[in-house]
This record gives sequence, C-alpha cells and structure tokens, in this order.
Amino acid sequence: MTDAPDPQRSTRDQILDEALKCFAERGYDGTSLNDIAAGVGIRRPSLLHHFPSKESLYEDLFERLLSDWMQRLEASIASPVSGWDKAELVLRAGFALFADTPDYVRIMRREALDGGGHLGIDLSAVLKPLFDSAVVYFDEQMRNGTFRTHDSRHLLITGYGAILTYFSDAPFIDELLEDKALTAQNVHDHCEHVIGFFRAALLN
Amino acid sequence: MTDAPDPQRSTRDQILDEALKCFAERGYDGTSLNDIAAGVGIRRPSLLHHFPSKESLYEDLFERLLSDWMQRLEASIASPVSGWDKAELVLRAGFALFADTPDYVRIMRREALDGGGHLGIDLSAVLKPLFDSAVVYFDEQMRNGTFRTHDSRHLLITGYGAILTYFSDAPFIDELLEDKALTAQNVHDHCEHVIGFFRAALLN
DNA sequence: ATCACTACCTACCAGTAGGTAGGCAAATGA
DNA sequence: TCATTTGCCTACCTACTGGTAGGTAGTGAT
Repeated sequence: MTDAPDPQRSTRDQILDEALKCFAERGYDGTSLNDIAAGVGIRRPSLLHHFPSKESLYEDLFERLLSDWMQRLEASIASPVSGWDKAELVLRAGFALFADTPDYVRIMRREALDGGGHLGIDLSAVLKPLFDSAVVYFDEQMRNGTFRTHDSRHLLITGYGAILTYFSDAPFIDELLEDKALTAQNVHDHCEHVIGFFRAALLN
Repeated sequence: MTDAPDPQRSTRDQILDEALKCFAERGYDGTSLNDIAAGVGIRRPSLLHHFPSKESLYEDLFERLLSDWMQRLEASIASPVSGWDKAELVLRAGFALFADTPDYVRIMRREALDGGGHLGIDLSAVLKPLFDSAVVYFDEQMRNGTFRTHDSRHLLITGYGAILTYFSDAPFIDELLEDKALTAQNVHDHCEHVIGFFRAALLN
C-alpha cells in the first residue's frame, strides 16, 4: 500500500513485472515466491491468489514474453525491403528489441541453457518457423550472389549467439570492456560493430 | 560400492565429477547436495565429510575448471604462429577445448549470466588479461593491414558469443538444426563455418 | 592391543520452500 | 440492503534444504 502503490497497473501486472525482474536476475530456482511478493508489497498467499502456482506464474510470464517478441519481430520481418538492407533492418530491429527488454533476453538464455527445463513450452519449436524462413532468405541471397556463400544454418546460429550474448552476459561483458552498464551508447556501438562485421563477411 | 565402484577415481574426484554434471545441467540453486551424493552413491553427510559446504564444493570445482582452461588455452596462445594463422589456431583450440568440456561451458555461461553471483571469484578479472592481449593482437593486425578494420573489443565479444553459445545452448540449437546432440561431425562443421565466417570478415 | 584416522552411516536440527485453510474488510451488484 | 465477490491477510502444513552430532567399521602404525 504505502510501498509501491501505483494505482495504474493492476496487482497482477505488478506481480508479472516483479517476477520478470527476479527470474531474469536469479533464475527460476533462485527466485522464491516470497521474493516476488515482497517486491510487490504483498504476502506470498496473496500472490497465490492471482496465480495458482509458481510454475503457472512462470508460464504466463514466458508466454507474454514470447508473444511480445514474435509480434515485434514479425513486423520488421514482414517489411518489403530486400537484399542486405533487409538483413540490416532485422538485425537493427533485433538489437532494439533486446535493448528494450534485457530481462526477457536473460530469461530466454536461461531457458535455452536448461533446454526447456521447467516448462512444457518447446522454445525451439516456436522459433523454428522463423529460423527456417531466415535460412530460405539467406540461401536465396547466396544463390543470387548478393551474399558470399556460407552455411546459412550455422550462420544464423552464429548471429544468434553474437547478439544474444551481448545482452544476456551484460554484467560480465561490461567488466571486460571496463565500461559500466548497457548504456544506449554502448548498445549502439555494439550494434554498429555487429552490422559492420556481418556486412564485411557477407558482402564482397 | 555396488553402484559405481570404479576403484580408480577417489570419492572426492567422483563427487567433483558428479557435481560438475549437476551444476552444469540444473545450475547451482537447482542442484541439491542430495542429488550429487546420490549420483556418487553416498549420503549427503558423507559428501560433507569431503567438502565443508556446498559453496566450497562449487568453489573447488570452479577453480579446477578455470585452471584447466587457462592451462590449455595458454599453450595455443603462446605458439609462435602469426597473422591469420594464429587467429585460426586459437579459434580451433577454443573449439576443441569447449567440445572436450561442454559441462564447463555451461557452468561458465551460468556464471556469466548471474554476474559472478554465488561466488567471490571475479570471472572477468581472470579473463581480462587474455582479453586485453587479444585486443592488442587484433589492433596490430589491423594496423598492419593483415585484417580489415573493426573494433577489436567488440569483435572479441562477438566471437566469444558466437563460439560459447554453440556449446552452452546445445540442446536448443540441436533442435533448431534438427540434428541430435553435439556429435563430433556437428562440432567440426560449426567450427569450420565460424572460421570461414571470420576469415571472410577479417581478410580482404 | 590400542590409538588415531578415514570414510561412511543414521538421526537430527533450524530454516525455508511452495501451497492451503480460513477469516476479514472493502467493493460490487441485484 | 444484503449477498457475493475480490483482494488481501495470518496461521498453518508438508517436503526438502544445507549442515551438525555422534556413532561405527576398517586400516595402519606404534
């Protein structure tokens, strides 16, 4: 009540927000319902009034995460640009998306690490259509001669790793770069670098 | 005794082996001392006879991991090769190292994700000297004109992400590629791809 | 033989996890 | 107005956590 009133967002949404933060920070096992409830300013049983169990809370959260991402990604994927410009557009959209939702990235990474552990949701099954259509696109560009020849599938894995890691391992990377936090400037710099790197590898 | 005798390795080493497997698979919080003890075929108190606490077990494990890696990496780094050949050599050594010790990779990734959470060990401080000397090397090659110009620091981050991810997120990636497990063939394919990709981006 | 030591055990501890039961007060709607 | 519903609470449950106490069988040295 006195802690974090915010009459705007419903308690349910506040719980989802706090759970997102906690799960991203300390993982599923490392987060207790008490932690989340305390963050919202209520007791654990009150939290369980809104979500029947810890697992269902996580499921709801993860579903929201996935649909948010798919929605935003599909917008940029559907754009009519073509050739390198399209790759650059999607790359930039991905960066913007990740920079906007760094907690999502860390949860995603944990999920990939655990191999869909706690959850019934098969992450790769959801992403596979996107992956496959990207493969088709790259293969086409390579046949065209627009892009240099690489193995599209491995290329996409490499890109996935390069981009996701920058956000998921942010604290570690920041220390390596002696540069604090995911500032807008740093994100921008890394985005430009990745785009330049991929352009150098793909274009003649 | 009847379960997993193996008179070769000491109980202590068996515990470290099992702990490595469990921590890599389910993380620090997701692993209980009972899990580890059961894997070895002893009771929890017996495990705590060999290690004073869960945390100290993890510390011992992590220190062994780090020293193993540093030892193997420094061998390839110290080699007198130069130019692109050196980059390729280190890249191949890194791949071989990761392929040999996939559980180490996953623990490392968890550690990077948590930002050195459970432990006093500062991972980035240990790796920073290597990182910095790699930066010096790349900067030199770029001044030479041996490599195309990129931002060395970001380049290394990109490479780190690209390689580590392939191993840390293996289960997820395998499903995406519709190809089971980290077979020697798959690791080899991806290694060749990454090397080809980096060569294309770095050499004219 | 006895002492000390190692490696294991059972039994227990306090603390915390997720989850349930039931009560109370404010809002809601007929 | 009065019943219902909503949102929160305290109190409690069982299961399991990391860790301790104390005991025992086997071993090797004196």
